[in-house]
Amino acid sequence: MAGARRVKTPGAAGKRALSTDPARFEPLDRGFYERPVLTVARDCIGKLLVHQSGRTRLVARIVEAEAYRGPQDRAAHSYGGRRTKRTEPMFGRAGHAYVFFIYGMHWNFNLVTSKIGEPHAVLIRAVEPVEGVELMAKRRQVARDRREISNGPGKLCQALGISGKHTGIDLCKPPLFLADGAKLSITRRPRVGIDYAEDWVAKPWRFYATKSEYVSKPR
DNA sequence: TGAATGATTTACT
DNA sequence: GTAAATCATTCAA
Repeated sequence: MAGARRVKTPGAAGKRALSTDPARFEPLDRGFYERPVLTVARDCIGKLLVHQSGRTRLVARIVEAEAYRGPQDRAAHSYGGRRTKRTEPMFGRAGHAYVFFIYGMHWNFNLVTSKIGEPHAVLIRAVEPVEGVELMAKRRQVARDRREISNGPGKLCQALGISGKHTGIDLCKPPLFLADGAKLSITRRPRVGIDYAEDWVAKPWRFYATKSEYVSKPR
């Protein structure tokens, strides 16, 4: 697994180290997020999303992401500079999470990018399970070898246990962060599910791993 | 206070 | 292919 650094586990912590694998993943630093949103969206593909809760660790490879560039972007929640309690994290510092609830039943997970005051974010739309598949399958109520476990923005949140309590948290440290991963072949296409956004619909701001079986299917 | 709606998923025809 | 599920957030009044 390229980039997932293996470091020596500190003595005392070694005993209660994460059960499945002693390898540790280092959070990407804030500089990764403090770049233009399209660049971050593209560079997310192949990175690892790590969620530690208690002594359980879930790891998944990001294979699909979309850029949302408010306030100009009609498809973005921050369109027109709309700054509310919900969208507040997007106006803050890069490297934090923006998690929102949609359609009465699903959570969606975003990375805040760019500069403070620029409400730009990257929606993570699909991941491939890397570690902790059993728990993900249990949460999703599907077999562990089915791509339906995480091939959609709402599905991956359910699988990884991401919800509203994570909105606004810092992604540059545990329990939730990105780590380096493999470099994958990337395809660029228009975004999904934003038909109302007029001429912004056609912008090719969706990036995905060309070969991945876990990329979501447009409606 | 109330009504409209959505960066989705699922089940059903 | 179409539609239902289901509710926080938002905006109008």
